[in-house]
Amino acid sequence: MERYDHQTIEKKWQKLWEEAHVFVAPAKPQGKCAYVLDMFPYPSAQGLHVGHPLAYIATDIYSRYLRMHGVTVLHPMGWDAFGLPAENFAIKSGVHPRQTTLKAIDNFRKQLKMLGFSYDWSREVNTAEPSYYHWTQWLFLQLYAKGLAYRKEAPVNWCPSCQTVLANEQVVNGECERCGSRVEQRQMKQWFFKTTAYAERLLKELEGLDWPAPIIEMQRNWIGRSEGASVKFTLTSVPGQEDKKHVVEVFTTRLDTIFGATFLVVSPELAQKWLDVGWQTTAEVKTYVAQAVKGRELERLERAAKEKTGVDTGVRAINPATGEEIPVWVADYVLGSYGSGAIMAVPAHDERDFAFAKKFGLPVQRVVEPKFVATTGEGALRPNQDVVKRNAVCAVVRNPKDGTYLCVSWRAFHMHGFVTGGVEEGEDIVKAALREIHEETGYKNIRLARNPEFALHSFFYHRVKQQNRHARFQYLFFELEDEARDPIDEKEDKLHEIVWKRPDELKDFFSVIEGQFIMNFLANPDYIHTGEGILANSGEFSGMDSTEAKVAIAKKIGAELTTQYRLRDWLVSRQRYWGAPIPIIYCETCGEVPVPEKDLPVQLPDDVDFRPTGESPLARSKMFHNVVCPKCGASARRESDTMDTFVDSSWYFLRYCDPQNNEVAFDKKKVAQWCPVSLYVGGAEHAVLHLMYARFITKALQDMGHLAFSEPFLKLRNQGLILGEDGQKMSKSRGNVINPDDIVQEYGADTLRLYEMFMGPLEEAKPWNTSSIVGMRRFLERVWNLCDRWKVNYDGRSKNDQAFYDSEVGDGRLTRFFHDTIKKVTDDIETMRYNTAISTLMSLLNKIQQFTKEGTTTTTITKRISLPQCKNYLKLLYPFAPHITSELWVRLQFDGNVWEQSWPMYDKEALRQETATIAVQVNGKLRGQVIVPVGAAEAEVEAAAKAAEGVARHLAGKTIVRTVFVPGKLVSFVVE
RNA sequence: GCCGCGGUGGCGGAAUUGGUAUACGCACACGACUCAAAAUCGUGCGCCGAAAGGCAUGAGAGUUCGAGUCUCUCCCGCGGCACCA
Repeated sequence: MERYDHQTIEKKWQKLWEEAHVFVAPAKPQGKCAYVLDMFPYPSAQGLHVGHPLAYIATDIYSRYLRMHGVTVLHPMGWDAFGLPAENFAIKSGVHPRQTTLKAIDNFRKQLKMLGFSYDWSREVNTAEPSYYHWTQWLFLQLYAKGLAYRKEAPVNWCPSCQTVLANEQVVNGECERCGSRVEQRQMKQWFFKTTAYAERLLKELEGLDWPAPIIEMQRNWIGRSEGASVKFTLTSVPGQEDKKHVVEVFTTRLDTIFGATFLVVSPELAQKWLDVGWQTTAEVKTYVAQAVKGRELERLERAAKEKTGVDTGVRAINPATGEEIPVWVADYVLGSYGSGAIMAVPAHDERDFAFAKKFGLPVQRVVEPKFVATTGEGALRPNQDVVKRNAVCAVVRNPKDGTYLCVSWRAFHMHGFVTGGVEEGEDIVKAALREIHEETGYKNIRLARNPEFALHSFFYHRVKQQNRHARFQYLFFELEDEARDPIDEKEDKLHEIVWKRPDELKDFFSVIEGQFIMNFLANPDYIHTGEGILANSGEFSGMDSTEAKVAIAKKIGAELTTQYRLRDWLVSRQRYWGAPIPIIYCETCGEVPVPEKDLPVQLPDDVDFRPTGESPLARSKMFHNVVCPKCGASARRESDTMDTFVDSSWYFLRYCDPQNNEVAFDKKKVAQWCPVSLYVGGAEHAVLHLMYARFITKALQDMGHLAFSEPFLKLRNQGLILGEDGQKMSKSRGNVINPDDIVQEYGADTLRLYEMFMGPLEEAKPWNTSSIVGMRRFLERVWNLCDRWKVNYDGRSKNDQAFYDSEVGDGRLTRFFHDTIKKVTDDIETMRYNTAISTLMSLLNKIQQFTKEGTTTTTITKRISLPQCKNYLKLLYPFAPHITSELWVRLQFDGNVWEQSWPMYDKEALRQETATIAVQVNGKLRGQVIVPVGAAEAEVEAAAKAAEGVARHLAGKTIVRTVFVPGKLVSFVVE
């Protein structure tokens, strides 16, 4: 047989697969079906780099694997063809985006075909074709009819360089996701999709998905559900509005802190609304509001120092919990777009409010005391026992001479802390503290340094009193005046020891769970408790738990328990040319009129000057722009904006199920045959973009009766980035881009496929290393040569001998390795751990070569590897390297084609081993190994272990205290 | 700042449930073949040590007969969110 010529072989099989329609999914699939999908690419003019195919290889392996299990697989590919780069290129070069895009698609398609993917190319879609965007427009009309697409004036993100508005999801750190320009805020009338209507479902239905945890987390955060309460604050005397009664509504998640709400803050946006309806206020307020509303986004980003600004409006409000009058401020740290645009400020329990209060000298009222519950260790609360409540004091005594703190360490058990003691009802806590210090430590000359009027609650098991305690510790800070001490009572002395600790030693010293908290409190005089706890200074609610108090307070003051979401509606208008036109017509008399479905598609005109001016290029096409109203026939104008390209990609997976349908977007039955998608692989960058939009569209279509499911992608995996050889992200400007064409030319598609999968786990980022590729090529050549020798030897046998080898399982020692490999490769493909699947195949090949080397005569090769084993090896390798295995299959004159074979099964019996290697440890250190029969009794194994070389030496003269036996794994002796 | 993920030889990485750390591949060294080179095949390859043995999975502690794996603290890298009340 000649050498492995990848170029000829790969071309040959790719041609055959295409011409014989091997991977075309049937219109009416029978039996088990699967839909394996790649995120379709934007066909950029640069073509593919080696990072692109990573995900495609992964899905291709999976698709080919499934087909060998008799599963009918839909595995399509298409083009997300609308978008800015082509348009921007057009502006520079004058070449129409359609031309550039079609050229790029041809190049992409050629590159993908070169890698031997098993796509059903008959289902290829192109979102920029009228036959596709016809249905994108139909989708828009469906949403419009249900009130899920609407137009409103709102502050929007404007990219000055791309000359278009952007969705929230496309603004990254205040910059345009595409071009990196600083995004401006503008007031514009734009089209939105009502994603917020599905906020709850988008959140809840994440639960059933087999998706990467980080993506689920990102979607959760993006939706940003908060449970809280809506509270109305009545305003007293609003200048210019004296005759009316006004209220400010605020949203809070911490209604339990309302007794500490010492001021209100309204956002500049809300203040502007007040001004718009006639609020009279000072010039200072007006200036602040005007400035804040104007440059908002920009200014906020530049304020890295996080210096809070704001102005007192002079307006006062009534705190509905305390009945007290509190000031109303306007400040830009409050967002106009979240909740009601106003907040109640609780500086004692919110860091932002605290910073603001500190700067402007506003009062701070503490109303929640931290709560600590010991749940582990000896001090853990004993369940099913009564909890006894006590008031207590904690004395923090500092020696100013060396900065150390007075601590006590209990002798009987592990408890370390400051001096503490009980306080009787009505007793002076300072006196109580001094008494405790004197009793427990003998120090007598101590002075009170600070009373922070701070308390915390500790729930623990009191080991001396032997009861559950709920202690409310009030904290007092003392300083030692001198070191004079009285003798300590003998009884006390037996209980605990006195130690002085430096601040840096305290953290490790404290055994009580509030230790860390106390440290923070000591270190930072501005430390505030932002967590929940037990209420204080809150009237009838004092002593109540935060959770309980939220409900009780809401009831008392008539606040409504509500839920807020961070998610905003999806802004879909784009003032650009290269996208699907929005199918709406504006008529003087009829207003906003949807284009009738029969008039779809609204064709994108070709004769447009697409240079951006901030006005949509389509508005400059008179033919396009001037139309008649479909309702009344009067002259009207067409909406000149196009849709965000994410609208195109939000439903493309449905179109693949029925790509040529001219009557409807997709046939519901055909979609039901394949959807939802069984496996979806793509980049994590779409976490809150495409993946959120597609989920929203699917749910909306389901509610309209077009679909029978609500989640589009059941299983999602993200491929990691392939970095350049320098460990940096691959990019043209860095000059570290590797072109797959060169690799395929030199080493072949099969080698590239193997290498990309072998590099490491699919999801992880990993650097490219061209010099490592040769390892994959060598592997394939060894497979090639092995088959070559096998064929020569097999053919050299007599017919009789051949029959014998055909049925023979081969060398007994190899049998088990084959079955091990089948199991491992099968499991690894199922979990997409292709890197270890490949290394297992390599190991088996090493084993085969090792065994065939034992005998030098040519007969041994056929003797060692039987015909079924040889076939199985090719089948296992096929999904990874389809070309070479297809070629070898026919060269070895096996029946049919390798892809028509069923996946090998492993035999559980064959996996069973007769002997096991047992590791022997002495005091946790490996000292030897013994080989014993599988299932050997403990006594037998132990005896063998004791006698093992190296073990005996370590046991000599020692007593075995304990023996740990793990069947089939190890024996561990503990000596002395 | 908060949330998530990660840190293992010279390099990419493996270790499925707490049980023989470094599988597989690259690179490197030596050997065979060769006039020679390439290719191929073979051997070696964490560190210290002559060996016995000791030390090694970012650092430090803890739990355990036994920790890459579990717990805590800290350091570093990557990704996301960032005044969301």
